[in-house]
Amino acid sequence: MGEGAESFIGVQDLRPRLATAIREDRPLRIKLGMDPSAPDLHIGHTIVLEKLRVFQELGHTPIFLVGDFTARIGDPTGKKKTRPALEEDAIRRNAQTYVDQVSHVLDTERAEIRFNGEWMDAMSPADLVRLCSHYTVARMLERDDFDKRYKAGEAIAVHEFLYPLVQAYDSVALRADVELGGTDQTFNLLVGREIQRAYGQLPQAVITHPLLVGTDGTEKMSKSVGNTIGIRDAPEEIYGRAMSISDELMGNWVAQLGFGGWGDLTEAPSDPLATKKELAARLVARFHGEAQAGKAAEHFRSLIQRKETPDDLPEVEIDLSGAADLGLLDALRGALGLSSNSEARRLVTQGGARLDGEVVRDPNFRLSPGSYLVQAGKRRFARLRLR
RNA sequence: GGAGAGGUACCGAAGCGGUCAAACGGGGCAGACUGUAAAUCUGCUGGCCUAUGGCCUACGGAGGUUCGAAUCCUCCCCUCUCCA
Repeated sequence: MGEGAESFIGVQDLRPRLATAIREDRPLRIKLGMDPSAPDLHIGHTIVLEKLRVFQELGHTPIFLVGDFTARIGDPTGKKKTRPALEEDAIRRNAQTYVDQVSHVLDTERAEIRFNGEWMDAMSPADLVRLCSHYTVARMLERDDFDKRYKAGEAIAVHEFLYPLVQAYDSVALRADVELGGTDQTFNLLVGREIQRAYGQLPQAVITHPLLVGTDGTEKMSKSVGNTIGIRDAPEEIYGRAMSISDELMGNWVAQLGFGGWGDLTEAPSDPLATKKELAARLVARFHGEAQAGKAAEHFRSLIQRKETPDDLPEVEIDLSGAADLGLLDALRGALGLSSNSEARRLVTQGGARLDGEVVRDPNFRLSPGSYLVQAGKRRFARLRLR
């Protein structure tokens, strides 16, 4: 159960629980919470989701908790400043896509999907005050990011202290036996143990997993940094982005995403390219199936390695409406959706624009009616028809 | 309530009367190299144009001083810190 985990706290609490569970013929309740703060799940999220699935396969009850209420607070974890709270309808939209996406990893039919708004929206101010009374400011400041901000004289809004408490209370409301999360959540998960105790429950065991480093190889995978591979990304996209990671990062990904089950990949350091391809293919297969993995690999081989033109080009048709020809810049914009003529001009003058495979460096070049293969850089293609 | 600091391009951050479409870094785009690696190197990075130049928009908002303001003055809005 602790496989691939950074730490496993409270194992000792788990034993009596398992005993009780067996006696009462009751599965353990495994909680995994996520804030719907970004609309897309990425492969970094799937590490804990996979772990949740492991518990599911062992017959326990996975609980996927959507933090619709906590998202409105904004998780201060790791932040240097107060995080803006999200709009309610954005949260609702994100929540829905989460559930859809989670179903790719988890058998959602056999899982509990809950929203913490269920109990938090109903909580009275008096009850909230009671909840707050179970934890102290000094202990709050034990948390590293709070501590740093406090010592640096930076602002900490009062409501930010509520975040760990609400998350902790979720464990009470759900009667969680185990909570999963990233290592960045360690503090919050531990508060959960304290609060459960305060409400007369056995404290949950806590299993944390290291955070996945993003495609840039330095920062943790995060939508706002733009170093993610989304589980809903197209197969070619997943494959391509996986191929672009550094060799150093590759080993790390194999270990974390493969849960130790991809040991065969770590044994071939002599051929990093082949290893990386296999990693990329397995990732695609995980979210889109084997067939798609094969297609993505072939796509990569032909388009990127052999620099061939893809066959499934977007087709754009422009009606000249009587004019004799069309300027190259307008053609690039129309065919590839560049945002301005200046951008198109830059592309052309820097030798990044091609017509039918030939570099065109004259921004004043004009196209007469016909069909053209328009290319910008190495990867953006379109078939343009001028009438 | 009092005192202070600050709001500059996608982000961070310089500039503090003209030479500022605004240094520098990051990001992004393009090129070289390559295993589409990574790292590195080079160029570009507000918009429009009949273009080695011109015009428009832009330094929180609104006015004002000035031949000329991101830079000075007034008022307003917002953020942060300290004191009460």
